[in-house]
Amino acid sequence: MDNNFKQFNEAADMLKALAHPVRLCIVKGLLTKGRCNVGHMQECLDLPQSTVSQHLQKLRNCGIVTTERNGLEVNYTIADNRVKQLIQVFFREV
Amino acid sequence: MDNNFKQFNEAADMLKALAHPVRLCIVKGLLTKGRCNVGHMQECLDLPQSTVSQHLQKLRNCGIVTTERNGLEVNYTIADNRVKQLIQVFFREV
DNA sequence: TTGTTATATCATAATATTATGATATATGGA
DNA sequence: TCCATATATCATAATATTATGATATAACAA
Repeated sequence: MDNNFKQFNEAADMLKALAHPVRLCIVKGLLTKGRCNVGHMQECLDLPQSTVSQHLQKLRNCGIVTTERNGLEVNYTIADNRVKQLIQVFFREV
Repeated sequence: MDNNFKQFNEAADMLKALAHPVRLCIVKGLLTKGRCNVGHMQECLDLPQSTVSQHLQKLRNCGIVTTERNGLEVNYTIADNRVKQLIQVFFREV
């Protein structure tokens, strides 16, 4: 295990970031729609703004999503193509 | 989100069960070797017996692995074929 | 500059996960 | 039956995750 320890840790970090129903919903939405701003996600999820923002922070921190600012809004998109492969295991339509 | 809430939760539960380096190592080993008993895993991982056993419990609880007793030993195998698809995203050789 | 909107970060309480020694259970042999 | 071995479960301390109100920041318009 020592040898591949780093690889196992990196994979676990990505799985951990995806292993929450709210974050899965966000990620699946981004795969389906291509991009989304925070306010729209917040509306869909019906959660406090800080809750959504902190979930997005986790997705950003491990490189799952990336952002692009457009005036006041920030748009999120999927940044790692492994994500699609993972989500497809559960949701074929993605 | 309400509509697919159950689906998101189920997927998150499986991802959560895999989202730990020790459990990933166990699961990858099982995919590669087909089956393994607890004592051998314990040796490979160099962890206390109860630690290994509790990780195995998590994998059992969400249906990722199944067991078959052979005398004193218990052999584990992968029981859900989505697991292979997920692990392959990180480890091509599986 | 002041106000407004969208988003991010901070602080923190509640909850879940992790690790591990101690104990329990199951199997088979003497 | 008694003992040894393999595995599972319990108890619990340490750590991490989650949720959310409060506060901060960034962009833009008046």
